[in-house]
Amino acid sequence: MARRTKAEAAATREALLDAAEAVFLERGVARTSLEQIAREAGMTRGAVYWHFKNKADLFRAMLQRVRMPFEELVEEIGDPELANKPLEAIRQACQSGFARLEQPRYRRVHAILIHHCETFAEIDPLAMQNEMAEEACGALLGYFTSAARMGHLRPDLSPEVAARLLQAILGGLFHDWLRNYEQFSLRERGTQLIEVQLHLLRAER
Amino acid sequence: MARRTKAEAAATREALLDAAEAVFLERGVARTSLEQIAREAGMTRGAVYWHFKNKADLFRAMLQRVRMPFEELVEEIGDPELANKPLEAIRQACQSGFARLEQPRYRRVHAILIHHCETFAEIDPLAMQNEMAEEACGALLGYFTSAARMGHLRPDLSPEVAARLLQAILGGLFHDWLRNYEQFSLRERGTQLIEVQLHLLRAER
DNA sequence: GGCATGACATACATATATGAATGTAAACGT
DNA sequence: ACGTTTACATTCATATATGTATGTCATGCC
Repeated sequence: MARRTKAEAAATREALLDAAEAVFLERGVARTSLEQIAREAGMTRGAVYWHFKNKADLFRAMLQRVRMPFEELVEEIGDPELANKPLEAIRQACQSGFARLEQPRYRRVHAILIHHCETFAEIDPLAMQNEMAEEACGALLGYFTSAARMGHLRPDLSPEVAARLLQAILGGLFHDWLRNYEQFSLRERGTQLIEVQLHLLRAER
Repeated sequence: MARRTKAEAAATREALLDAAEAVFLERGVARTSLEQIAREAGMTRGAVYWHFKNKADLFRAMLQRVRMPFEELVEEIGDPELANKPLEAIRQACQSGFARLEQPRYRRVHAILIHHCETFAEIDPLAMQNEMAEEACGALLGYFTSAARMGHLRPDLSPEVAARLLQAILGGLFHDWLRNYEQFSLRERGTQLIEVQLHLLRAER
């Protein structure tokens, strides 16, 4: 049809990204054409190519709506007491992460990135997953190291092993939940598992 | 060229499956054409369509070379003493699993299934992953239940939570390792993590 | 109020994969 | 020894996605 106002154009851009999320999640990234995305949004491919350079560019824009660095989760809590309670900091950061991932947009995009997207164009989802894993493991290692210094960690455990264990648990839990999020509540099961594991890792006094 | 003997034909079939493994792993399933697979094996698409109905059929055949039911791992060990040492049974089963996954063929195919393959045709890798996860979790739950009955499990832990924790650890570890298997040895890190975790879960006496 | 530009829709040209059809020479049964 | 079938290679027809080029009309600015 005809030209839209600036606000309307921004809205169609968002609509295209919403549509991409929906179709990518349903059919996988590789099998969805830009036309399918456009039609889902009530547009044509012309709109897609106007707002985005190509599929990879659209994909990146979709990801950028849900950036979630791990440290940010802890800063968000902002409790100054947490500096000397590293295990509690971990617990609360995980809680925040669960809550955020349960928001539909975060859940959808992460499910796409992890389960519905192969490498294509210059997009490498495995490299992104590696980055996220490295970052998470590094942060956990930091907390467990100070926990060990403060004597909060079981003395027969190294911070490295504790961090790897917890990171593996988180990763496994995420993958399982993102595969079929209806089967259980991430917040409930995640909270339970993290609490138990932290209890097991804690020094008894 | 010309017709091959039965043995040669079987060999080309295997060569095609080998080629599929290599190219799928390198480029992802969606981006690889049957021609690329054929060329990698030194054949043409004619050979592929002779041995397999289509891409999905080829893919299934590739999977069938690495079937690995979880219970089988325990039976393979075949130690009758393990009936009354369920935690030890878990440990050894995990060990066997690690060793098997480190075989190149198992590693490649599982990496493809988990990280390099979206849903396509009638192939649903997520459903397969779900099956495997369910099976593993069920088996673990059985062992932990008998461990609890025998008093080998910490009394403040339910078998369900113990099983879920261990399954999450295994899942997270597999995903991490399959993403980049050069970075660490599955057998080494896996053995370490499982041993530590089982130690944490064990009842102290 | 005229005009350039923005925000798309439409049309086209190209590339690539698939599946089927056909060709072929050697192996195998008889 | 001969015809049939096997194990492919080659060719062709079709479908589908992509990127670009062009058309169109209203909006926003001067």
